[in-house]
Amino acid sequence: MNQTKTATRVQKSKKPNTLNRDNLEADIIAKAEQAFAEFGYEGTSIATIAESVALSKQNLLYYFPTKQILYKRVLDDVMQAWLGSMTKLATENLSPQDALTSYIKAKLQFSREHPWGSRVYGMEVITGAQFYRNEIKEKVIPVLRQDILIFEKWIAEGKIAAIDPTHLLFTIWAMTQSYADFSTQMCLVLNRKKLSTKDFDAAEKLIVDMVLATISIANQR
Amino acid sequence: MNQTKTATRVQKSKKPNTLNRDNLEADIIAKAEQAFAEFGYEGTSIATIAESVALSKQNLLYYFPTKQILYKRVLDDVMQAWLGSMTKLATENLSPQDALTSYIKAKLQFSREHPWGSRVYGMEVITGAQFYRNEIKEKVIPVLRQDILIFEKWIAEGKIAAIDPTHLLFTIWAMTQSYADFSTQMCLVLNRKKLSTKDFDAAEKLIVDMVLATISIANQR
DNA sequence: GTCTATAGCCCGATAGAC
DNA sequence: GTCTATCGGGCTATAGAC
Repeated sequence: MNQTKTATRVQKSKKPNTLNRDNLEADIIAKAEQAFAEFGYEGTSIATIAESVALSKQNLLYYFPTKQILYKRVLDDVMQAWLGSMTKLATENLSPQDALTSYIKAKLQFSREHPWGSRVYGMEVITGAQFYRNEIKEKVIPVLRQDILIFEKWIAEGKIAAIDPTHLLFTIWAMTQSYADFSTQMCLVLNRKKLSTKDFDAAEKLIVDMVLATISIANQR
Repeated sequence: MNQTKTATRVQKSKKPNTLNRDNLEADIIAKAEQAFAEFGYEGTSIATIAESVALSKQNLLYYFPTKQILYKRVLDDVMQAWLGSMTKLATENLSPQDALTSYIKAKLQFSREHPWGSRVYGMEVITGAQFYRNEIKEKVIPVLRQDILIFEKWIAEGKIAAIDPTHLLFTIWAMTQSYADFSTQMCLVLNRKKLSTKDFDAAEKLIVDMVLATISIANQR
């Protein structure tokens, strides 16, 4: 008890430790992520971000020396979280059906749990990836190409229909991504403020159905 | 001959006429559309747009009194072009298969022919439709709701499988829209500068295949 | 690490002559 | 309709005291 109190006092006098700084940086990044998603890069001022974490803008610039560096960190974190959440299509000995089902689940769950980050990434791509192009080239594209190779392997093995593997991946990406990027429009159609668990469940069921129906050999034209 | 020359001289001295002004405004809107798509609303300065149509920024403000008014006109034109290009799902006595095929074709063609406009609209939605929300509510949402009703009618008549009509529309929108919004990423995967006719043909074939396989009653889970 | 102060720039928009 | 000139404000970033 006393020890705890002392420890607290010591921590207090010793100024913020590493953990506190990490937490603060994580907080800044989270708030920046939301701001960039809502107003775009140029539409967001570092003063606004600083205010949302109760810092002065000069103080924010102590932690992130420039706005671009902060923006890059936001995108880095989004990409890392995305790469971490996506299971490889081919890691285990799953059937194409099971592998694709869990792939779609994971990607859709990411849209649900990281809507701001998904949108920041989406806006970066829409505007031509002028800032983050190299990182996308080096870290995202190879993963997508790998996934396409899996599709081709499955086709060669006769496990799925001979659909266009590249565009199949594009459509899966598009459908799952849109549940973050276009949720505003979806909410207007559905007349609700936020997409619910039920909406995501319905989306998952349909997207899985669509993809499985597409790769089903019986359905080939 | 002489008459033509005279007419030309007269036009020159009489200063720009209505037609010229219309053409100039259309030019401004086209350049603004591209700029907003590439840099976002806040990332685009009216000086940049003015320069691209060889006007001073003060002169541009003579034609469009504020930046917001110009932005709205860009979105108005995009929406009008989109509404004009989309055939109603139920206008003629088409089968669900034929109606959906031409629907997908039209939407995809719009992504191809109006990539900048599609992206401006996409960014507006991603950022929460903070500016254009009312117009989307009044002009886009009713159309989407109508389309969903058609799906429901087809289901009730047993013409298509009992899939979730709302989310089917969302996925069609997502897939077709992404060929404008995410073309940068697609080009990086495909290792080319621009999506080609072949790419759009492959996309169209796959998306049509996916949707037709999905609504096929034989495939129902 | 946090503060005050400010440099230096770009922006949207306006005023008024021609 | 087009020009010059400019206002007023917001922005990123830096300098330097504490």
